[in-house]
Amino acid sequence: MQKDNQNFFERVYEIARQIPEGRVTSYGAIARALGAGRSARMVGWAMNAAHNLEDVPAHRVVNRNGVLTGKHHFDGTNLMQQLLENEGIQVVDNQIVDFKKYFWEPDVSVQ
DNA sequence: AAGGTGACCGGCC
DNA sequence: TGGCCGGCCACCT
Repeated sequence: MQKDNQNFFERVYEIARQIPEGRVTSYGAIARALGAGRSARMVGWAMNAAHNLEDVPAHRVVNRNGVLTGKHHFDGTNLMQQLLENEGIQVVDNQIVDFKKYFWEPDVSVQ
């Protein structure tokens, strides 16, 4: 039995790694996949630690509005946008174009 | 040990 | 139409 707290981060990373290339998801979606539902904030916190890991594409995780809320946390100012554009996702004014089209829902069955 | 914070979300006024 | 508030739970000082 590992500690749940560490398991929580692990799960966030696990789902984040499951994000396909050229797709994006929201903190709330991940939170729901974890069963937390309204603890989307924790996902953000996990992402804060996740940004230190290369295995976790935090740049593919945005808020419900499809806005790059955490772009400021990246190494550069527009690094997050650059990464998304590199994936083929159009980003205008820190907002993803056709967000719902690129939106990818975490597969709860794959936990 | 306790308090404050936070890359959010949803509802309400 | 926009802004404000509460809720949620774990991490940090």
